[in-house]
Amino acid sequence: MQARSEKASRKSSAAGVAPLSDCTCFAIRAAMRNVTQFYDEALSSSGLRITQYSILTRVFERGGLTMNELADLLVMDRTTLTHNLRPLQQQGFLELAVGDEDRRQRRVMLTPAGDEARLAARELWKVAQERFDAKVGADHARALRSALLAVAHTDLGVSRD
Amino acid sequence: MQARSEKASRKSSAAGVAPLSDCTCFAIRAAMRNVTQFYDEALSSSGLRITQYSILTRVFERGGLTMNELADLLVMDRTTLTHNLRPLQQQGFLELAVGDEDRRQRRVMLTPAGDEARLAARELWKVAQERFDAKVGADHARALRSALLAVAHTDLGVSRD
DNA sequence: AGCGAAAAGGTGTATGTCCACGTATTTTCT
DNA sequence: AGAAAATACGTGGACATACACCTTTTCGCT
Repeated sequence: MQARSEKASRKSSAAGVAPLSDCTCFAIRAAMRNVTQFYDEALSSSGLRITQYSILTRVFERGGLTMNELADLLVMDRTTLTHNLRPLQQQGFLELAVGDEDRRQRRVMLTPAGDEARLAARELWKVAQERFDAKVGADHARALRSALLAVAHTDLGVSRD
Repeated sequence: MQARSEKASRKSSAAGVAPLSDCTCFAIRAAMRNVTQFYDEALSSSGLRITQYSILTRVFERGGLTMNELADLLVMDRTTLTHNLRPLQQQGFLELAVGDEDRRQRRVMLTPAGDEARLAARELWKVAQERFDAKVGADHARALRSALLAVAHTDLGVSRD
């Protein structure tokens, strides 16, 4: 029994109906799924997922940051970061140190083993990135990346903590 | 102890180093997190998440599809769809029917209760969408959506099943 | 008819994501 | 100093995502 509270006989893209393809959030999530699968598959032999590679790379670029600072840089919920750090800590890729001046803080440090994993994954990442650029066009990819980073840092009025 | 296998004293955006901000996958995931939080918060009083709203809307637009067909339309892994349907089934918003000709198939049907939930959420979705468009500019939002849908449907060589 | 390949779908596990809530520590105010 | 507020962070639960593996059913071929 298919419910029909709107006239489904006419195309749903008609004025006022708003098909799913109009939803920016659906579009970004669908694209995310496709792109993440591609990058994760490219990185698979390294044992790192793209999220983990992102975290290790950020910590390499800016080591010794607190959880809050790192989460902000990653545009990631603080508690999400806590969960995501667990497997990386268990593998010995990252370590947490209590802050010197403020003992509430946890400073995230990259270990030598973590840096090795990052370097190995970086080679695989490069291949994926180049292949993606070739698929969609390098210029378009750069423009898209720029637009996405802008959206990522746009304050949409989400109450964060 | 901060590992340093590259000269971190010079800017990591220098040639050959590839900072995290160059990663298209990180950019799309970061933007996804920000945008999803915004839409989910807007939909929260409806009891639906944006993923659930997307599924209900797709089933409304194209009812009676099989799992494979629906997963393809949603650019979602088949097994992810299976998991995502569970809470919607338990709430009585969707029903699965064994296929008439092929008993392996499951046809996904929207229930009247599911359509009610969809309609209620749609009003909240509209507000979020309009507010997003106002934030980033309607033209830019439309172009971004279009580009993201194209990326979502680009064959990047991911082996699906 | 019967057998092996292919297709449709579910389950289990691990990670990713975020909210509500709780704990420990620091800061602020009186 | 001491209480209250603010801050930094963790935990538990629910949904989101995808891979490896499994079962059921259908198809293709002899």
